[in-house]
Amino acid sequence: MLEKLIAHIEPICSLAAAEIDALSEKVRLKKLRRRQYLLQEGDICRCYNFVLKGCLRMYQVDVKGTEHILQFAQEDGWITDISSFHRQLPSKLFIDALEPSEVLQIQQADLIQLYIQFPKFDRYFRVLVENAFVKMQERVLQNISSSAEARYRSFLQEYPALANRISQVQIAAFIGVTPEFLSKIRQQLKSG
Amino acid sequence: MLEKLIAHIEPICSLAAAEIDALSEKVRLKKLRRRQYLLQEGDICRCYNFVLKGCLRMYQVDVKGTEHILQFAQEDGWITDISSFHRQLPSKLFIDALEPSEVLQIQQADLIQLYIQFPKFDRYFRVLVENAFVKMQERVLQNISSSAEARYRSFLQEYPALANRISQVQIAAFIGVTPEFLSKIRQQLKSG
DNA sequence: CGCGACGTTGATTTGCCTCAACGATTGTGG
DNA sequence: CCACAATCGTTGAGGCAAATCAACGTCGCG
Repeated sequence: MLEKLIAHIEPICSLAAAEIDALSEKVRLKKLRRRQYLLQEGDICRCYNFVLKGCLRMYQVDVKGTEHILQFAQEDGWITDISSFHRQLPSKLFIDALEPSEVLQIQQADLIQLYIQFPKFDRYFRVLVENAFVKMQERVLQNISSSAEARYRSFLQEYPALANRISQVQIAAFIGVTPEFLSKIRQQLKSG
Repeated sequence: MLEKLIAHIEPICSLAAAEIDALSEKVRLKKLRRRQYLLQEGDICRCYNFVLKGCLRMYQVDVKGTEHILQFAQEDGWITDISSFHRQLPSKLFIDALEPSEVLQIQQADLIQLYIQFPKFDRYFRVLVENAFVKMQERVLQNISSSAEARYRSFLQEYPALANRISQVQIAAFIGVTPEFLSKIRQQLKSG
């Protein structure tokens, strides 16, 4: 199970045996059933989570009870509330599983130790966050410049596999429209 | 002029003399007049830029010619198209100065060398990007869940100094509304 | 089997955009 | 230093995109 993680790190920066050993000691498997929480609002986010199997989402719930999805994570993806994790403060977000899932967890204190012992992990997570940051920037641009239809289409293009895997309610909560309106968009796209 | 940069790095991870020396060798001052470009669409972004003085913005121009602002940078802020910088591919963004400004630049090749020689710079930029990432996440949430008025108010709260420094056109292009509508929002807030 | 999520459709409302016009401010070249 | 242009901020009329609310058939799950 560790192999998947190693295989994911390797192309970004290759690891020495000692680094792999250290990592394998810190990592722990967690299985989740559908709808199980990994984090709830008010909790302190204590782990980085690497998805081995399944699909998860991170979202906020507004005063009206509507969910707004910040991120999905599938196989080989990371999911964590970085803000809560680093400052060890209560989170405003939820993370839960959309399918039965398995994740590898690293505790906060363990990750800091890894950073100190092996700077290569600084490197790895720097690159990781940089890539995630770029995607988040693109999403901001989309949101402030494009129509709902354009956002939906670029979601399909960017995450075709994901789109077949999750419900339209989830997609709507990600691109920032109501499910009803997303339905109307889809209908338009068919006829157009 | 290097002192400002050092002073900014120090609280995140303190530098040894050798690291400061290495950094000071790589860094170069650039002065910009108002409206001068640091990056134009199609250019490859070759530098990380640290703002010593002034105010800059990074933005995209859509097919209609409308500008959509991804980021402002003031004193002690970094501004760069990370995507173009890291892959050394043409950028889709512009960076220019809203005021006469001064920035410290680090070339791509130099930064990579710094990373290799001194892993502490991996650490520093990891933390930097993590913080920027969290802010970008918050902005995505705002965009998919809040009204224009709410976004404007939280802009004022988050960047009060900036709000007095730049025109409303710029603020509108940042929060994702037309300048006309922003004007109407302001009017509402006064009377309300 | 029955309940709750899902996806769809329609009627109505509303938030925001578009376009156009105007005075006030800024800045720029002669 | 002045005159003119350009940008800025505002206001109003009208239009469109997307939200809201309600109703309905379908499906998977307990």
